[in-house]
Amino acid sequence: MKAKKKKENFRSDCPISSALDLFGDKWSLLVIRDLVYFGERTFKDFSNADEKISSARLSDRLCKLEVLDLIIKSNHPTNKKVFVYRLTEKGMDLFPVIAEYVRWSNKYLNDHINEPAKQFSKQLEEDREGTLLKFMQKSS
Amino acid sequence: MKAKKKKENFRSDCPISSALDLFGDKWSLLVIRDLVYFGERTFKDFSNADEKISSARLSDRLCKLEVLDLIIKSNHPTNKKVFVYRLTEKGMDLFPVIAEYVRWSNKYLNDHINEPAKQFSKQLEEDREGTLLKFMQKSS
DNA sequence: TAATTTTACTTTCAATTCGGAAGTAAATAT
DNA sequence: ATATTTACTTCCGAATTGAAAGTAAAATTA
Repeated sequence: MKAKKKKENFRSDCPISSALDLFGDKWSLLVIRDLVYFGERTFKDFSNADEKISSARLSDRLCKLEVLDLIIKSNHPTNKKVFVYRLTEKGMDLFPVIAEYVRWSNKYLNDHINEPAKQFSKQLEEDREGTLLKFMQKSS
Repeated sequence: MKAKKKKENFRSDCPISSALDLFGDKWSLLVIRDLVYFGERTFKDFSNADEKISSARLSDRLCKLEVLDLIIKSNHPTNKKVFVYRLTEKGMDLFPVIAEYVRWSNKYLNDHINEPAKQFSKQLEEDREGTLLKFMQKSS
């Protein structure tokens, strides 16, 4: 269930540290990533991602992100057991952050990252604004 | 001392998760932030930041970031006891990531963040490319 | 020059967080 | 009617963190 929102204790009034206080763990941005890419995901879909998050961890990340209003949880249209997660606008607005991680990794971890990511990074280099807009409109 | 670089075990070939594997903790980007802002910092300078990192944690973050070649450590010109940390180009290239965190927080945590950050965010909104360039050239 | 302070750490340890495995319960498929 | 799937929850040992205290060398002060 969606837990009560207990007050966040920010370390400072710095926007960077505050953002990290909210979703600066190793999993939150990967959930956002999947939702940017696929538009909607179920618990199982997230579980199947390459990074293999444990179900306990996925469960509490999804709760936190929902409490933060970065994602919303709704019922599956036909299957009552399944829930569908999507991005809110607030969550979608993290896409530029993600895009910059991609560019950095494309430059410095190039021989390690997958081909589609390289392609996406190339698009970003050629037309950052356009590429971002294209993705962000697709899901609104 | 600068530890041996033990092989990084990336969770996947995704550029986002890989970047998070390298510096996706709650402190690394704050060290980078201080260096973007001030150009150079000593151990004590970092310790004095608002977030109050413990010295044990600061010590191992600095080591990791140095091993990753995101920062370099050099002697203080006059004081043998003090070391000066600076960004490498690789580290400076994280500035766009940081800038996007600032924009996001300025939009969604506006009443919590400090005034200079708001000003910086405003500059970014008006001229992202120019603002980034101005900062990134300042320290090369 | 001797004593004090400063700086850059290291050490220790309790508390929090994490990963992995196993379990549960309801809904769906067979 | 039974088996399977899905979305979790529960446990627990291991890893990471934060806070406090300690250390050693260099610089400053008396």
